[in-house]
Amino acid sequence: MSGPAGSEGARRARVYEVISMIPFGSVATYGQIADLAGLSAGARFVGRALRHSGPGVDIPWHRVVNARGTISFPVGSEPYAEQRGRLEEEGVAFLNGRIDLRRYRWQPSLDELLWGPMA
DNA sequence: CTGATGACTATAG
DNA sequence: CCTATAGCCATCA
Repeated sequence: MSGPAGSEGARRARVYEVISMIPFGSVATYGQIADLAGLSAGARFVGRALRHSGPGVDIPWHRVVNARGTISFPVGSEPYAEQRGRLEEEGVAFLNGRIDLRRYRWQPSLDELLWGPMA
């Protein structure tokens, strides 16, 4: 194999697939996505996959934040403002630039993971 | 090939 | 709250 869990492209596709399942108004962490996608210690890989994605990849990238519940872009940067704006539009609250993960973290059920949102 | 980098994270002090 | 350290691993100079 070219990697611990499939080719680079296959793993990236799995990451996008999981991210597309994050429901409106919820967030997930990089590490959480890596786990759900079956990657080992691949939080960094998730970030790379996201950086590699562009307008062509239609996924809710803004619903992915770091383990501290903050946005991983420099405060004041353009990407930071966009991600934060999108989240606030979905009703996600920021306190001191931080999201309360206990409240907004996506907690998928087994059914949800196996069957997807199922419309 | 080597070393630095980064949309990361956990742990320790 | 902070900084430091160590894992992580594809990518880049």
